[in-house]
Amino acid sequence: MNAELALAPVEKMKAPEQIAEMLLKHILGGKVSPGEKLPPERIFAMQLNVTRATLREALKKLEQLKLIVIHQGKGVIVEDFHRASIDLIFSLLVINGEIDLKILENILEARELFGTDVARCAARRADENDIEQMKILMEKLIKTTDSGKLQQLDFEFFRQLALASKNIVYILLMNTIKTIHDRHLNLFLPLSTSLSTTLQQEILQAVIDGDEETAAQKARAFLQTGIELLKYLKFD
Amino acid sequence: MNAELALAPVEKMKAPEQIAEMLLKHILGGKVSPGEKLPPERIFAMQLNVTRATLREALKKLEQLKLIVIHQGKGVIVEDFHRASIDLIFSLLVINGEIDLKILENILEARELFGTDVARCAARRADENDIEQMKILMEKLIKTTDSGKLQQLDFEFFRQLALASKNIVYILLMNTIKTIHDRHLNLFLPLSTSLSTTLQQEILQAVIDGDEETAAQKARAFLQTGIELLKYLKFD
DNA sequence: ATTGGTACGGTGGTAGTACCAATTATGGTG
DNA sequence: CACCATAATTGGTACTACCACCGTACCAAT
Repeated sequence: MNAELALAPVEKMKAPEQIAEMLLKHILGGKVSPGEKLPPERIFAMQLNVTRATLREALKKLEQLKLIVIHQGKGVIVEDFHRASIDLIFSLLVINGEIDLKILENILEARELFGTDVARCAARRADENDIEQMKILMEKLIKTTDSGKLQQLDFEFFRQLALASKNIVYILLMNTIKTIHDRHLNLFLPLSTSLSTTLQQEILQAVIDGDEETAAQKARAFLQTGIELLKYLKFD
Repeated sequence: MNAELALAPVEKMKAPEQIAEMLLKHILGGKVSPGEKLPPERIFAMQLNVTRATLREALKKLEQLKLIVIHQGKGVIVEDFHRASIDLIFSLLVINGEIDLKILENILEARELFGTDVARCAARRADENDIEQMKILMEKLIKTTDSGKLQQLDFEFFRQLALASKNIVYILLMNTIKTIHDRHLNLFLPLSTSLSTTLQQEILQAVIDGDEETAAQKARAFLQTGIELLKYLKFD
């Protein structure tokens, strides 16, 4: 019986995705400055050895990230990434396969702020169904030993917390954070494994009691352990 | 001398954009449920009377919003919008040209949380250049009387505050909030016009002094006025 | 000299068709 | 029934052609 090889998810990057990523690095690397224009689609497509349609799909992606603006008759103009969409954070976090610790620190700071208020709002607004769902997750959480699965459930718990907060902004932002976690599980694995579920249980209890401040405090405590972890990484 | 006609900026919606918007309403309206498949590209394109390439550009947009997933050989599957990107908030806020007050309330809640911490972090980390820029903006802010221009500057001030916070997540999230403001200036205009720049000045001073709590408090005070405004709207 | 029209070149926007590649469904074979 | 080869379905990409918009330069009228 082979141990399951945790191989690369093997998501073959389709052409538009590759192009988008390449362009992203190009722009974020400062090879082109805001205000400058990219080559005309026809020429650029030829250089990249793809069709215009393919190139355009890639450009559309960058356009939605607000990294470029495309104007008929004018061309493709590069924007300042400081004015881009929050979704750009994924690309900023990773440079040439390496995590940018400064960015990670920023993310964790924001996560702490959010997570804390999410818990507070959840304690304020959670209904029976929310609590029911969280209890179910807690059951599973306690019984689980597998590190990866545990982390997965752990996140689902916070996701349910966000749902209970009844604020769609928080819910959607939680997705962003989850995506970061999913892409860099390794960064957060040590955290999940080294912790018991005590804090989560306390959060849940606070939510049930409608005790906003306790919920917030416990959530902060949990989230701060991630920041502690970062400090260790810095000395590696 | 004619008064300047404030005509519509005349933004023509390109085909992919129209399609994306239409699909968005279709999905958010519950016409298709998560897990269901959209028609095959060829057929769908024919129905919409566009080329596959055009349709695909629209689909790519929804894919990046994480509203759908596209798999070769499988098809286009609709996802739960609760798992989508935060950028979906723009579409959620407006339903058939009408603002969803519940969503607006959510946004303002998140904005208050953020803005407060942004001010706090700015007070902690602002450098000479940040303060210099903010002072320049404040100069202009005081001298400006035009309502629209004032609102614009007002936002630039907060943008600079975000830059001073030195947290790229906050900076990018500020862009999201700014986009919301830009698209619905009317909602926030009454606010700008009815307020003096006193609070902003106090925020700036607190940042200069490095007084985190005062900065946070003043920022919260400013942002809460937006929430007050909302309450009035509800009774219209 | 100023204003407005016109033509041209560059560039994105869209259409049409054909073929490649991954997935799924089908149906035959043991 | 289980299994595997094959076909059908569906997205991925290529090539080509033409339309629409923008900017500029030049011309025409005032």
